[in-house]
Amino acid sequence: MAERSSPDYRHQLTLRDVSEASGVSEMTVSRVLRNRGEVSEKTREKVMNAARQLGYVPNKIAGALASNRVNLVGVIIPSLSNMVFPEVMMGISKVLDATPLQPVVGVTDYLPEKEETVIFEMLSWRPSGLIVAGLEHTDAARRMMENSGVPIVEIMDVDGNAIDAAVGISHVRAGRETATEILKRGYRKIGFLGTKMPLDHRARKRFEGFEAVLKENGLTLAAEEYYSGGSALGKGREMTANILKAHPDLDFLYYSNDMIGAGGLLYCLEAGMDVPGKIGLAGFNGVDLIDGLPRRLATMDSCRVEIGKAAAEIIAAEAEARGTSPHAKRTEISPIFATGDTLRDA
Amino acid sequence: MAERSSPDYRHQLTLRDVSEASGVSEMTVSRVLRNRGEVSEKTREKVMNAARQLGYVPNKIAGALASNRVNLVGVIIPSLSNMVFPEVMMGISKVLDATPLQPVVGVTDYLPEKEETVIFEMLSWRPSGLIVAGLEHTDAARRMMENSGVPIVEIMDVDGNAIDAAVGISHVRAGRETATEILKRGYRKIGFLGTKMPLDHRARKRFEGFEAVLKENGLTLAAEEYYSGGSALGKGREMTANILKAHPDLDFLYYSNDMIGAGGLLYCLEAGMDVPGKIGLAGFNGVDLIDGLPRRLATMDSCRVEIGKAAAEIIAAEAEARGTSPHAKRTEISPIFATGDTLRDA
DNA sequence: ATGAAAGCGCTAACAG
DNA sequence: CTGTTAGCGCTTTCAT
Repeated sequence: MAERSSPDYRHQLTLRDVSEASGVSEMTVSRVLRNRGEVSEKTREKVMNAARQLGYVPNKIAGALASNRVNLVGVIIPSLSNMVFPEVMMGISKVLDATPLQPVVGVTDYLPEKEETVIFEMLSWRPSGLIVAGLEHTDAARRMMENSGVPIVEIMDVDGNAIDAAVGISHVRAGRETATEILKRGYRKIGFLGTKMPLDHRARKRFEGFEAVLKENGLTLAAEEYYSGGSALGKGREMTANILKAHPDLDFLYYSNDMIGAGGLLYCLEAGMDVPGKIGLAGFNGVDLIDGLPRRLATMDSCRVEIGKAAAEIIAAEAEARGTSPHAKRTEISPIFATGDTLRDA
Repeated sequence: MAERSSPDYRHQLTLRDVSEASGVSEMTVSRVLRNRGEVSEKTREKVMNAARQLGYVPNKIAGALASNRVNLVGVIIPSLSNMVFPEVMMGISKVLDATPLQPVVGVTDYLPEKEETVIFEMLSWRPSGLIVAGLEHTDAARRMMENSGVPIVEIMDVDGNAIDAAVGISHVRAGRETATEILKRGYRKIGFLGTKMPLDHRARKRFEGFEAVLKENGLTLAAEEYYSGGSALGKGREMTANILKAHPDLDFLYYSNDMIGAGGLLYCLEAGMDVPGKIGLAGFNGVDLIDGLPRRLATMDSCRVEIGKAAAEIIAAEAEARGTSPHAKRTEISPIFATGDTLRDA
């Protein structure tokens, strides 16, 4: 025989306790606490009072097992360190706040193996949905998600094949459009400054789109500079100093994100350079920060909050409908190129 | 009789399936999959193969209910919008990554009522611990946490009474020390610039500590300016312009956070003001950003990552020991005042 | 409107 | 080293 040792040091309050305290069956107590089914006002009050009195907190683990309903949404992102993903989270939170769903965050550090582990962990909670950054995963991770029966929304990127639904911008197009704007304004000796991140597929796609347009116009990048770690603003400053020392003839600097771009902008202004006359600058992301700089950096908004919201809406609708109505498979959001003050007129 | 309608559209893979596929009992399969107990190498392999073959993902809901062990840690923070809390999360993640624990985030928007709801939701998952920002909660929330039997770590602040454990800095002291440094350097006409947030208790405590030192030295604040919403950098710029217009004789500006301080610094430099000669500046938080500014803003590090780590370590140790060994009740971290380049010599 | 019974998928405890 | 049994606390289903 198997008898449970209920740990004496802590007796967890159960529905049964509320039932006994109120003189109402467990079932009815459950109904009251979940606002489900018809219950007389009198009973409802007896139950509510007893529950409050005891300080009863329902056990969602048991509830989830019995009902096969888990109000958690897994959110799997590469990093928390650069405000991009926290902003996605804000969009997700805003939408989920109006539902019974709760986000659970997992961080992958841009490591495919870690992503696989995190996805496995998440799926083992049978969540109401999974929101995963990016379209690139290990084969095993892909398979797990495909077979999970859980709605999967891949976010940030739409350049590739989604498992279920994708919400994001096209980074290839973002890179292309930025290059187009730059060339249109007559800049020709272009330098690229970015992060040393072979696994940041979105940065890579922007770069590819950017380079493709240069190539189509008979140009190539005149210089490249990469960094890793440290204060992005400080690194932007440093890298800009380096690249301009090595290539004083550059007339444009394209930064893979606004933070390093902001550092570069501050550097150029302090050095007394003519921005955007002699040298133009552009970044990527459209962070809030650029509104406070001496000049507004040209950039392309990555629509982070919007993406988070759209992804959460798909999951929320799916959770509501329980698979009875189909959802959008591909939501491409079109970011607007913001000229700012660091590009000369066309 | 009560028969379950297992939803036909999706048959969830269970231990039983792995058991049948491998010809090993459910119990032994469970042992293999959890790496628990002695299992022969031959059996282990049979099980692993079957599990992998089927693509079995364990159901943690059921596991948690049976074992009374939930590897989730609730993290309850006011906001994700200013990099402070994401950095706390990074500290937490870093520590929990080495354990089986997973963080679950809840955001309160600085609203006590919402905090109460989020705490209730979290506790209903019977997590291995709760990390909550701040020491101020509604009575109901406090009671819930006290009676939960779950280790509770209140973070960011140590000025007050903790429910269980507190990890943070003293904001009163931070305010006091900043004021002391400023006065020591001869600044006397001091303005304060902050957020309009009556519920941000930590900002309030810094303000109180700061003002107390002024008072002890026979001074009062010469001016105050508050904002809400928008780009912090831009707002810092704007507020600084305003306060200096209204009070041109100010010789010091104390900002409630580094972002608005950075905006103010950029403004002062562009206006050609003598920083730190004629006017000194200081912020709070010690964000990474200030390393990339033209001048480094004086500030006090709020030790966010460190706090996250320490809090997570308490929970991790507690989860390991299951209440058999006591944990630290109060961990005060002492931030260092960083002089930067915006304070003149004493 | 309320209650009784069965069992969600897993693991603790015990028995071999 | 492996298997059997009895639940974990709740909700579904059916009966009243």
